[in-house]
Amino acid sequence: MIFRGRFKHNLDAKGRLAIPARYKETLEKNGQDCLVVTNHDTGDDTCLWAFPMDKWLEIEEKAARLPQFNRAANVYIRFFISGAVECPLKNGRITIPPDLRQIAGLKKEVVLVGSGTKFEIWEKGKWEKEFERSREKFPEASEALEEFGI
Amino acid sequence: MIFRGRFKHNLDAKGRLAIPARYKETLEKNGQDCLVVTNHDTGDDTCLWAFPMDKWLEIEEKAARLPQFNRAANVYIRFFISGAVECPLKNGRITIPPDLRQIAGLKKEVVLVGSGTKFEIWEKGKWEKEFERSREKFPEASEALEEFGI
DNA sequence: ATAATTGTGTCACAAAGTGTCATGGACCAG
DNA sequence: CTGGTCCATGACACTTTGTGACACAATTAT
Repeated sequence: MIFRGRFKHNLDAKGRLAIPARYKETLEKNGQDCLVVTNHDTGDDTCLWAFPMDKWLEIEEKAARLPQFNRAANVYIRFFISGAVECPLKNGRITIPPDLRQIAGLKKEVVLVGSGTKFEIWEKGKWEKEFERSREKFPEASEALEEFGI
Repeated sequence: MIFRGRFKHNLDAKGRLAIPARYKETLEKNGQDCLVVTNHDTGDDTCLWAFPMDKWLEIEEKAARLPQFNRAANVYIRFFISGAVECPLKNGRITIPPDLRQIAGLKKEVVLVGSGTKFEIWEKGKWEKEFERSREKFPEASEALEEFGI
């Protein structure tokens, strides 16, 4: 189950987000009708990550097995895992809760960025900057991935 | 499966691109009826890369095996992998989505450049400049390939 | 209880994407 | 040079999809 491509959409007045037809297709094929959305930080900026429910459950299971008093684990859980909200698809849209909207700075214009089994949700302006940063870092980064056979 | 030669085509009003007959032949021979298009940056300018679906899946599989929170991996994924869009061939054409058109600066006149298992899509003006740059760098670059047996 | 605020379901419109066809130009063979 | 074929491209009709609007339900405050 793969999400591909980038799409520019608008939040409506109530903070609802239309899911691109191509993503919906991917979800339907896999019998998923619920996304899990949480916050993510790239080091430069904050966006949201959206997973189909089944993928998210795998992440949660792994998190549950982390050592109880490991500091890194607790940071990870507090920031990433605890942000997760179920967002059921209704009429092809999901509602992004206010606190996630605020954390990611979402206003109206939003970019959805497919990346494998999940997709990212960016405020348009932030995405443009992040894209530029990625473009610049790309040559170096892709070389650094040699060890993974890329 | 090899794409050869350069072709100058026009996008139509809806952003559709006719695939050269020779490329179509190559695709048909290999039972491919879907291209995957994404953005690429040469360091000097941006163009698009188009892969037959089967080749793209190989790239995607490798990307899927990258660690979820590795920064270089995320740069690679955000810039290169996330741009990828399935473009099924319909009546010998593909539709290039708006955001890719914008990133590569495609207006109407476009050049398709065969390069092995993929081909590049350039805005005509950008291609002409890139071609000049390549011409200039060619003597030196080709010498540097000695280690690869060229 | 009533009002105010927030969230949800439904509909309809505009814009974007897609299928089909016709034309005209390029190319090739005789 | 001529006739025929193939192919890129423009045009048009039709479908899909994102988005705004509105009405209703749920929740909270007054």
